[in-house]
Amino acid sequence: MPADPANGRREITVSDVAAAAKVSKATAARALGDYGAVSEAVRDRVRAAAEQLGYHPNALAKTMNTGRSNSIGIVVGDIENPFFGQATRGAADVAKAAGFDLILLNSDEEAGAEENAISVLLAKRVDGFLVAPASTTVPASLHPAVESGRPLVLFDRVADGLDVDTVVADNLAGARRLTELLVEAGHRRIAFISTIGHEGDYRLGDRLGSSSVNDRVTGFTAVLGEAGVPNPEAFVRLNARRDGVDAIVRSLVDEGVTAILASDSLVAQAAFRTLRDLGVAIPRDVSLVAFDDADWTSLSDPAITVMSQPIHEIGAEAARLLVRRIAGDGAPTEHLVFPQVLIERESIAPPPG
Amino acid sequence: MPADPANGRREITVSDVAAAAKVSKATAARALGDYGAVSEAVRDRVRAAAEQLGYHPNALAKTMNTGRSNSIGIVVGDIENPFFGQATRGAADVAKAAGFDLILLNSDEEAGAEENAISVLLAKRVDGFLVAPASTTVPASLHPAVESGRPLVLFDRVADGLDVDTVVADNLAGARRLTELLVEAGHRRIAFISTIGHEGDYRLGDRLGSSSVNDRVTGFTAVLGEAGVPNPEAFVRLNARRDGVDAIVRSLVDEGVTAILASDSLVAQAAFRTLRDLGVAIPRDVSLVAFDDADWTSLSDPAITVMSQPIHEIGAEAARLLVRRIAGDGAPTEHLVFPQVLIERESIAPPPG
DNA sequence: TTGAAAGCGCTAACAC
DNA sequence: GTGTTAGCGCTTTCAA
Repeated sequence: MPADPANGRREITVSDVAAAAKVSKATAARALGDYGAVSEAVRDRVRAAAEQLGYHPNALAKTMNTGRSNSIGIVVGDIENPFFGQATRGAADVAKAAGFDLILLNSDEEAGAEENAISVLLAKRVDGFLVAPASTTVPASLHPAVESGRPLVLFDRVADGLDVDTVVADNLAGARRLTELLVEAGHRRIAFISTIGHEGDYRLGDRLGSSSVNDRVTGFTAVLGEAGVPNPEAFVRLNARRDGVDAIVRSLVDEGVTAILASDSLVAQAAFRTLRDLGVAIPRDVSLVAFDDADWTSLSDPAITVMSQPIHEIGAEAARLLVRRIAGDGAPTEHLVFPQVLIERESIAPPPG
Repeated sequence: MPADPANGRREITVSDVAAAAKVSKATAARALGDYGAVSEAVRDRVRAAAEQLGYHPNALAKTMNTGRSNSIGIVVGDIENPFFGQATRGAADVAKAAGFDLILLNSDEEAGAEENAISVLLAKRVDGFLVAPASTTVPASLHPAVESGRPLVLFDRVADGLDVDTVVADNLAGARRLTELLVEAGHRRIAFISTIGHEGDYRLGDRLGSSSVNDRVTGFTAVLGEAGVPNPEAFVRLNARRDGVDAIVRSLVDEGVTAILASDSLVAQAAFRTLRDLGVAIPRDVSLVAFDDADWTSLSDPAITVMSQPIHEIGAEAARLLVRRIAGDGAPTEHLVFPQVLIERESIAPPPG
C-alpha cells in the first residue's frame, strides 16, 4: 500500500475519478489536467466527480512524465541573515508568479554543504537553481548543477570559470565610493573587515572566495593606494568569523586605526557594539561605514553611513532570469550588475587629533 | 522523451547502471538504495558503474513508491521578517538532520494565499506541514492539510478548534510583565499597537485573528484593568498595517499617551522612528517597550526594553515535533509553550509631569 | 472526442 | 543473494 503515509486512507487518483465519471482514465486525466481535447459535457462530469471524491492531483506523478517539477532550488548562506531573507523573498515572489515553488537550503557558506544541497535538489529534479555560491574561486560544488543541464543562476556573487548567468551589485564601485568618503574626510589608517576565510595575510591580487568581497577589497585597496597610503593590503582584516569581529576591532583600535569599513551589516553591527563597549566614540574617535542598509543602521546613535544594495531586486531578477532559462531562452549568458547607492548619515568625521 | 528538461540528454537510470554492471534492475536498485541484501562484490560493482555513468537517483520516483517525499512544507507570513527568518532556520536545521528538506511559501498573513500554499504542498506530497497560521480564529485554510492525514504542526500561534500540535511562546505572561513594568513606572495612559486586522474598535473579549496577538492584548488589558484604568480596551490600536504605525503614533501622542507597547519589533521600529521625527524623547516623554529582541533594539538610543522570545527554538521544536509525527508518533496532541524573557534596557521612565 | 496501452524511474513482493 | 514481475499516478502515443 504505497503512496500513502502512516494513516490508513488511500489518495484519490485519476482512476477513481474516471470510474466515478464513467470515462477512461485518459479522458479523466485530460479533463483534470486541462490538456488534449475533451467535450464540455464530459469535462464537467469529470470535474464534478473529482470535486465530489476530493481528488488532489499528485504533482510528483506528473513530474515523472513531463520531467518538469515546477520547483526551483535556492541555496543561500543562511536564511536567518537579513540579506538572504530579502533576496529569497524577491525570488519567491517572482517564482510563485511563474508557477514555481522554492526548495530552500542553507549552505552556511561551506562548499561541502553546498554540494550536498545541490545533490538533494538534483534528486528532487528541480527545474533550476538559484545559488549564492559559497566559493566563487573553486566552484566545484556547482558542477553537478551545471552538468545536469538544468539552468543555474548565481546571485550576489559570480564564479570564476563558470559560464552561467549572474546577478550581483556593483561592489567595486560601492567600495571605492565608501573608501573615498573616508579618505576625503582625512583618514589614512582605514581598516576593512570581512568574515570571509583566507589563508594567511591578505596580499594584493589574492583572489578571495567570494567575488563580492573580493571586489570590495579591490576597490578599497585601490582607493587607498591612489591616496598614497603605503601597503593598503595591511589594512585588510579577513577571517572575522574565525577570529571574531570583537577581537579584530580591539586590536585595530590599539593600532590607531581611525576608520573602519565593514563588509556587511552583521560585521558592522558587531564592530559598533565593540566600539561602544570600548568607549570609543563614533565618529569622533573612529569613523564607521558599511555595506547594506540594515534597519539598525538608521536607528543607531550615530546613524551609520552605508552603501545600500537592491537586495530584494537582486533576488527577483535572478529568479526572472532563471524562469526565462527554464522556459528555454537560449540567449547568451547574462551578467547583471545593479548599482549600489550611498546613504550618507553621521558616522564619518575627520580623524581625531 | 519525458523525464528530461529542454536539453537533449537523458538521465541515467537504475536500468542503465544495472546493464552496465550486468545485474538485474532490482539488484542494482538494492545496491544503490542501500536496502535489501546484496553481496559486497556486486554492491561495489554496481556502485562503480553508477559512479562511472554519473548516476543521480530520482527522488521523485522513489517517492512514488514509498509515499514519502522527505520534504516538509513550511508556510510563513513573510520570510523577509526576521522573526520568520529565525524560525525557519531553526526548523531547517532540525529538518535537515532528520533527512528532510523545506519547501517554503509566504502567506503574507492572508488566508487565501495560505490555502493556496497548502494545496501546492499537498500536490507535492510533502510529508508534513509547518505553519504559522494567518488566521487562528478561522483556520479553514488548514483543513485540507489536516484532512490529508499528513501531520501538521502550528508555530507561533494556536488555532481554535483544531486538534493539532502547537509550539508557541507565553505571550500572555509576557504581555502582562511588560505592562506591569509600565504601570509600576507610573503610567496609566498606555497604548498597545499591532498590525493585525480587526473590524471596528477593539472590545474586551473580541477574538483576534492571531492567537499570539490575542494573548498579548488580553494580558495588556488585564493588567491595565487590575491597575484601575477604566476602559483599557480603548488603548488597543489594531489595523496598523492598514492605517500606518506612523499615523497611529502621531494621534497617540496628541491624545497624551505616555507609553507604548509594540506588539512586534517591526511596529516598534516604526514607532521609534515616528517618535524621533516628532521630537518626542524616549523615555522622557514617552516610554516604549516591545516584543522580540531584534538587533536594533540594543543598538538604538535609547536601547529598548523588550520581551524576548526563543524564536529559533520555537522553529526547531516545531520541526522536531513534526518529524516525530511523520515517523508515526501517535502520542496525544502537544501544546508547547516557551517562556519569554524580559530584557530591561533604557526605554522606560516615569510619565512626564 | 475518446479509449487502450505503454512507460516515466523506482520499490516491493515473491520466487528461485 | 539475485532475478522477475507488478505496480505508484500520471501523461502520451496510437487507434478507433
